[in-house]
Amino acid sequence: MGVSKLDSFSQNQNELAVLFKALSHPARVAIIEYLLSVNSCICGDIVNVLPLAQPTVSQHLKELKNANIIKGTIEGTAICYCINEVTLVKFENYFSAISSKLKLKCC
Amino acid sequence: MGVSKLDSFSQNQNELAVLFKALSHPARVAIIEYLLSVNSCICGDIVNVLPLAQPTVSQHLKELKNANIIKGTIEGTAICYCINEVTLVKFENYFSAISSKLKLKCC
DNA sequence: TTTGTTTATTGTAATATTGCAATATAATAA
DNA sequence: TTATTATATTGCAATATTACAATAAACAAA
Repeated sequence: MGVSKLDSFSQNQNELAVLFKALSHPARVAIIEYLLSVNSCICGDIVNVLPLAQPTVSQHLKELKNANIIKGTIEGTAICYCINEVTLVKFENYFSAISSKLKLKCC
Repeated sequence: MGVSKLDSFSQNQNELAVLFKALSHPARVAIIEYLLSVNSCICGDIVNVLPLAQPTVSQHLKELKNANIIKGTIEGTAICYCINEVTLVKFENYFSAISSKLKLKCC
């Protein structure tokens, strides 16, 4: 009991859930917000921006990377982080498709 | 230790995280998909559509309602479920804003 | 009233997430 | 080589989530 029944759902449903889960913590929302606030990729200083210890930030970054929401490329000692536009387009398409469908409905 | 530091983040960041968390399980993605697939609100049969027991579905519906992603109105013995367009517009706006910002960036 | 139907709640077990100290790893600089 | 700097990993405690059996609640029909 209590075991996630992920197999019972379609691949698409699981993939969408994974994407949303990656954004389901305020620290990860804050990371996205920060990456957007600077007009380029950011090398290094993400730890200093968040009110969390370095290992915790590292863990949140890992989750965003695993979900392909951000990309990290090594730049010497630091790592340069960027938002992955490909994945963001997926989110945008998902919600604009929903919006289109909702306009056809009468509730 | 291990205690969520939600107070350390802005209200907006927390609200967004709550919205994403509500969609972070494939069962809840499936519920949205089903509500969209029928061309009106649905009264009752959501439990039969999902591969989960009735209390589990009830719990997932509650989470979607708490996040204002769906609305449920009582219709005699059954409950009539609908997607809350107001909240869906919030998602759409969030990602279209991100998309606009990304177009101005050079990575 | 009693019976059936639909949805919600409670209690509990299994598992996942969050946060961080301690430590490890990797690359550069001295 | 030995620091120094930046990021990752490990281990663990606290908490949250998931799933469902059992039960409750609310209502309609007989």
